Amino acid sequence: MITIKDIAKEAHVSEGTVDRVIHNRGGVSKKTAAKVREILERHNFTVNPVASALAMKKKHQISVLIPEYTEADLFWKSPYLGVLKAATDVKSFGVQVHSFTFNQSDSDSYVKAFEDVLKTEPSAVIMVPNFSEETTQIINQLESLKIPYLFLNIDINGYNNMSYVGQDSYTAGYIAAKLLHRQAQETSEFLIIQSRHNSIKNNAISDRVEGFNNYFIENKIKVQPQILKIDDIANTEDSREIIKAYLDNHLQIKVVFVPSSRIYRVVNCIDKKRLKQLELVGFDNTPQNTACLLNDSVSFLISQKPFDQGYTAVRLLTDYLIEKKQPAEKIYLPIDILIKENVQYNGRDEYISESEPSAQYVKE
Amino acid sequence: MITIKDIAKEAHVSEGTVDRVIHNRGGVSKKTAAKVREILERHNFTVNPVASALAMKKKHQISVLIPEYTEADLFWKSPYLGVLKAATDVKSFGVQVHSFTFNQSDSDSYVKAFEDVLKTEPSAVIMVPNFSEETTQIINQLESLKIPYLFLNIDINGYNNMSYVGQDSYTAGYIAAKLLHRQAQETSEFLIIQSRHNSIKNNAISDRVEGFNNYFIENKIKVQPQILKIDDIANTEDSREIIKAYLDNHLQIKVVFVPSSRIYRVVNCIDKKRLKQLELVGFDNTPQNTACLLNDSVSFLISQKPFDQGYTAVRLLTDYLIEKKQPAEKIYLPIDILIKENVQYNGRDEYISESEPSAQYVKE
DNA sequence: AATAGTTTCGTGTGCGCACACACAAATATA
DNA sequence: TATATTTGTGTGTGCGCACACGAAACTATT
Repeated sequence: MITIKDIAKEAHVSEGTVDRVIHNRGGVSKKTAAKVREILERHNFTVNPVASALAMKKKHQISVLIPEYTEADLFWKSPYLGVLKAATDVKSFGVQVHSFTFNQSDSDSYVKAFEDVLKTEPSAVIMVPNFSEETTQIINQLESLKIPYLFLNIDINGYNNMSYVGQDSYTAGYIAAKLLHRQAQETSEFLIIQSRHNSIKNNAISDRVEGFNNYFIENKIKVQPQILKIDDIANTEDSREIIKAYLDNHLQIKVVFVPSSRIYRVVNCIDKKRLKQLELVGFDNTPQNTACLLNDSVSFLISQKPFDQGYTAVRLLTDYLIEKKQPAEKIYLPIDILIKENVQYNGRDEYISESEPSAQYVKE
Repeated sequence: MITIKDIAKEAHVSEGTVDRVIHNRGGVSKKTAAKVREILERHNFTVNPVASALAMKKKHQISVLIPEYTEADLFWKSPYLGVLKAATDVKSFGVQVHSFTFNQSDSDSYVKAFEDVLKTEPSAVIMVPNFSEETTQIINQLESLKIPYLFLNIDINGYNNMSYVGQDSYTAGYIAAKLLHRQAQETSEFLIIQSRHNSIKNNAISDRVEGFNNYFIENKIKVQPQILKIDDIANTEDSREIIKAYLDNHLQIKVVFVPSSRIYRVVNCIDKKRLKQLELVGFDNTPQNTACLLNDSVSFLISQKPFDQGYTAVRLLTDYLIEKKQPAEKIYLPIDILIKENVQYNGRDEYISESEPSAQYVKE
């Protein structure tokens, strides 16, 4: 392994000079800089990140702005755990990670959490954008402070975010349609159940629905999916009534698509008897949703690898901060198709306890 | 971040003593050892792997024994690239990785490659077991030299391998059956096409077939999959004849399962016209197989994440060598269900050029 | 009690790099 | 020409740890 010392010797300069060239610190004459650069390139030199991390005086700070999770909606726990795991992995590289959470139905908490983010004086920020107006404000601040920022899970356009880490939601919805269509009878009708609960415009969900609908259009299939919007899916009694009434009036509906992570709530609203005659597809392997797969009430789940999203985002920014590696503009994680049989091998890492985030992929 | 120096200060001993306790180097009185250990545990101390790697005098050597790949059978390129990627990632931790390949139909090359492995004086070995007799010999040598070894991709029993990294092949086959059955007509018959080409007993393939068959038995489905064994699937003309004859004689066969990565060869042996009436499922997203997905000749591929297998194995052993982390006995990677629409997001990292193994998950 | 042998422990050095500081050379200013 | 100012370059220190060396403290032997 070639070191700075080796380069210095070959160029007949001191290690300090080589260091200046490598980091463009300036104060080196053009002639010697060129000479050193030539030797660096010829040997394909890269700094030893281990030694670099150890010697680095200035510690880096990555701050994360992410929705909070609750027992009823565990989805956001996964990205959080991914961030946490990455944080322990990069700690010894001199990178600190701090997370701040907000309530997705309270824009004030969003702004407040962001203020806390700023207090950490971050070198870079990972954020899940919510509330368009507030987001614009937040990003204006980040840009004037020249803090690079990365969007996680939700992709929005018109900003100079350094990258996006998440899923191609359109294709995910398209795949859901394909899986359902292939299993359905000729005469089946399709229903999309959407929750109006969180009034925030969520691009991911609308993109999924668009992909879902476009599957039938593109493939010239004479199916017109119907949409049932429910105000508060968390209210089981009301929702049960609404869904029952709808299904009673549309007996040809054999297929239900829930473009959010709340499919377990929909399942809770449908009689067991009727469930057996339906094919359901939803998103995300939260514990509740996974349970629905295992008891055969849901046919497929599409996972967006939320744990990996958090993990990848932190690692990406770390590489950027330490090695100046520019990440790709869009980083689309795999679209996982989960069924009863393979769910156990997927995301074993996602819902482990926070105290031992290292035990992944392990089968008991 | 707490350091050895901090511990030493608190225990009123020198850093050297703490170091001895941490690494069980001996030469510490029971009393002081206990005192230091108590403080270590109370602070939940772990060595800084970065500093540790930098200071480590003795470099570790991981050697890999893996089948070679050819243009016609690119499968083994993926684990190789995974190993390669991991190698660059762990290089600065003082871990060297060397790969040695062998021809899967030539047991001599297996033994010879292993001799080369031994010459590197490895601290640990990753191997894909082949040829039962020779494997026993090899493992005897490893055990007498007390070199820990890990099985990759192919799981065999009766050895003291430190771990297995790969897929649950039985379940993978079971899933293949389920996917096919759900799409098939009531009257369809199922055909398994197996290649006898490589005469070596491959547990993975027989496990897949077992899982495939058991799906129908467990679920009491009156389907008896038929098996067609082909001597040399690489011989397209002969195979074409054989398959055509078989399908002509069994017109109810609508579903074909190929429990290996050679499904593209089977596709090449079937008329386009007939292909449209068949549902095919195979394994592994090699470029040729992926092409079959994209042109609709294959419905599903099941991926065993070969790149990740190689990568994971190296990282696992690195953690063991550096931090003494004992890996789990079996590490089952996810069983990926791939279709035309999601294959592009899967394993983008697998078939990239060897020169830039860092560009993963990237969408152009 | 003196010596040799053994156990227990502290000190020093270097891994490869980042960065502060000192100092020399080149140039500008008086 | 002498002095101030600006480049350009070398040296030294420490990040946290692994490990060699040697010095105490202690035990065994005569």
